[in-house]
Amino acid sequence: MMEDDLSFLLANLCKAYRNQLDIALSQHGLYVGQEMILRALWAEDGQSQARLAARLRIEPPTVSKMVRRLARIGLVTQRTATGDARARHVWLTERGRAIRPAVEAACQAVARQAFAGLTAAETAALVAAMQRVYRNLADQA
Amino acid sequence: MMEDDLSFLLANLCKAYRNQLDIALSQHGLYVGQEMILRALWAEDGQSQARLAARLRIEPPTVSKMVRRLARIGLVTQRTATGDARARHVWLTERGRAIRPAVEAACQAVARQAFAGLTAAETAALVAAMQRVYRNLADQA
DNA sequence: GGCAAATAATAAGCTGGCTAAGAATATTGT
DNA sequence: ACAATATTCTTAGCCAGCTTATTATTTGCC
Repeated sequence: MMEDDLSFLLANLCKAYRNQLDIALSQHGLYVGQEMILRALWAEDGQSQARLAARLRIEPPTVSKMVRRLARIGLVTQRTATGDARARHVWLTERGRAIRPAVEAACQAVARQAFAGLTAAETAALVAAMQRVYRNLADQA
Repeated sequence: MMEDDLSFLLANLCKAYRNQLDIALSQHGLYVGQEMILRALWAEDGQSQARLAARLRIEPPTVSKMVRRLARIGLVTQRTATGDARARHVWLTERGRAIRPAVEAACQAVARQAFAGLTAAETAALVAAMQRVYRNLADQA
């Protein structure tokens, strides 16, 4: 039951975080989750979808859908790159690059709001504990 | 960027937790999330959907869908209760009650796995930090 | 060379979650 | 008593995310 409290807390915390991020991103026409694709491309433009999926730890079909939507709103384009005719690499458009500062600011604002008031020691302990819990779960799978 | 690491960690941790829970629950024919409805009903059978939504902190249309699916697989039934003809209260079926020990065991197994190896002090600190972060986000909204 | 096996992306269809809009019913105010 | 408002639920349609199955292409092996 102690652990159940933690589970409930984790779920609610995650949802609250997503909600706040969703609100912040919606002002730039994005849904929560899409910023991850953009951030990956800002770090390295022209990645294949398989590479994006691996980086973001989501499945290829999910990337496929998200990229299509980002392409529809004009933030990325898909081009089949040199060499492999199967792979459709994803490239930022001018607008996709231009939106970067606003989106990064929005993400940072939510992060700052979330972790406000924690001391350096508390933050370090939180990171350590979360990494431990993550490994407990991920190592199994 | 320190905060961004935390954000990424939080998202991945939450996803890992959901995945493990999903695997555990699928062996009983459930999807992750549905166990929350059942647990609420095990604690208090016959709640209205509005009440369930408030308790679980999800929106009424989400409850509506989930209850319909749980009804389809024969774990709950809906009846319009006394007094208010709008409200359709949700009741566990015999099977909905019978599945309880197995589902609770599955939830606890994931929780134990997740939080294994944390000392009491670490767990307490984790709870405190997560509650703080949750309030930082929820108070805003 | 040619054929089988691996890989890249997509399609179909499911879930939880959301918002907006609608249909019933209750409640409240006058 | 009746009109206006509020509440409860459902429907429609969107998103992220998933699995399974297809289609193209590439690679690897004989």
